[in-house]
Amino acid sequence: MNLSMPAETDRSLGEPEETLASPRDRLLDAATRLFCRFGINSVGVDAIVEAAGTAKTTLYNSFGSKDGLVEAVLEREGRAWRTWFLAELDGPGGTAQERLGRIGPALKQWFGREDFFGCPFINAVGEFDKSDDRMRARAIAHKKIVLERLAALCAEAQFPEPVQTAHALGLVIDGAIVAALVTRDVSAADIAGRACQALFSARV
Amino acid sequence: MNLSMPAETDRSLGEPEETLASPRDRLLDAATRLFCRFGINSVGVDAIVEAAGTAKTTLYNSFGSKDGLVEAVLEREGRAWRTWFLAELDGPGGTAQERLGRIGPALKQWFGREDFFGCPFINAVGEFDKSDDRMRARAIAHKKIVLERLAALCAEAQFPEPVQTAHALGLVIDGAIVAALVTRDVSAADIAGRACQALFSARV
DNA sequence: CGACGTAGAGACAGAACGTTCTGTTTCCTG
DNA sequence: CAGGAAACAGAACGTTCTGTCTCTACGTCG
Repeated sequence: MNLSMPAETDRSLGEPEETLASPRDRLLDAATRLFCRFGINSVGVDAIVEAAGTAKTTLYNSFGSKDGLVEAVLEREGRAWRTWFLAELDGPGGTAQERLGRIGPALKQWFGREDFFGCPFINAVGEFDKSDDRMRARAIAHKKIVLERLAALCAEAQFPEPVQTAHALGLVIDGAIVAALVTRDVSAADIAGRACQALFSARV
Repeated sequence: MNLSMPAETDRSLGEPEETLASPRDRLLDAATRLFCRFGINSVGVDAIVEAAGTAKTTLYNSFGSKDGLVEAVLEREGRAWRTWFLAELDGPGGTAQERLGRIGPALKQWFGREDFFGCPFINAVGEFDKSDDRMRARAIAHKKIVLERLAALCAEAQFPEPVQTAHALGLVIDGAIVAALVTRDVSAADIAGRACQALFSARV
């Protein structure tokens, strides 16, 4: 929910997931919604199966454990967000710098959604053991894909240090996500957009 | 532990807190260490009292509840971090822009610590109900103090839009904290330092 | 029709949770 | 020495947690 931008049949508030989708998908949808809003550790499997309208047996048959469900949720949600975000940059076409200039507007659109609750990967890393590498590895894999696309665009825009600039853009994006999560102020995206422009003109 | 930079009598690894400090302080120290590393919801009161070497009665007499302890930990840790961070900027003196230029080095020093586990406020907001305002309010209060000092420095440096620039710096700082937490790569601080310079020269 | 696989409903076990409780020990002060 | 507050120790409360189990219902396909 949090990240899957495309339409997503805004049923939202009806408690039991529509039984049109498969039980597995209903579990994924319900778990995504609850995890993102309340935090992974604050949501029990009973709440998930109730929201999904499935039996507990189905959850454990489909995902093996709560941790398996968490992994599946992050996997699917990460892919959905990356697809959406990169399409927002590239979709309308234009030069590489024009595409990079759409970072701010894309974030603004995301932050304005009712079901925006920050980046699930950042939140997940924060609420688990920081010395455990698994959650961190998932977050790194997610961000790596985005950073690589940003670096390619920076190179195409002929910035002198495309990788460095891409990392700086990543900092601004993550900072904006955190600021928007904490303050619920959509204008964090505007600040981020201006910061991106500053990075472009400074050609860091 | 996480945030309190000044010396802090590096006992660290001895399990039961030295009995030199008061039971209340031992509880605060132990809770801070455990919360920052494992996440608030992943740490039970039994683990806290065991690490603090106190009785459970003492915890509830001193803080009323686990939530009261959480609040006290964030309060103390936030103040300690702000004191340290702002002293890192202002301590050595120099012009306003020179002070702002110490953001990157200060972050680098922090990120390099063994007990760096990200910003407790960001982590806390991420792992609790995002529709609950209490935790967000605590984080906002913390960041407000830092942002106001940054804005004052930006004004002193005669940047045309000091408040906007301060917010942009805040984004970069938070982004660097998240990146360092996820990747365990101290160089996020270098990227942040360069991004700050870009903001200065672009005079956003 | 009968067999099989999927899924719902919910009881159940064992552990951990936050919290309260009853004691006992320690130590300061009058 | 007596008295009392503070802290320790740990049992016990009810709830919630993850995960397993049994039983029933409903499809499809041979």
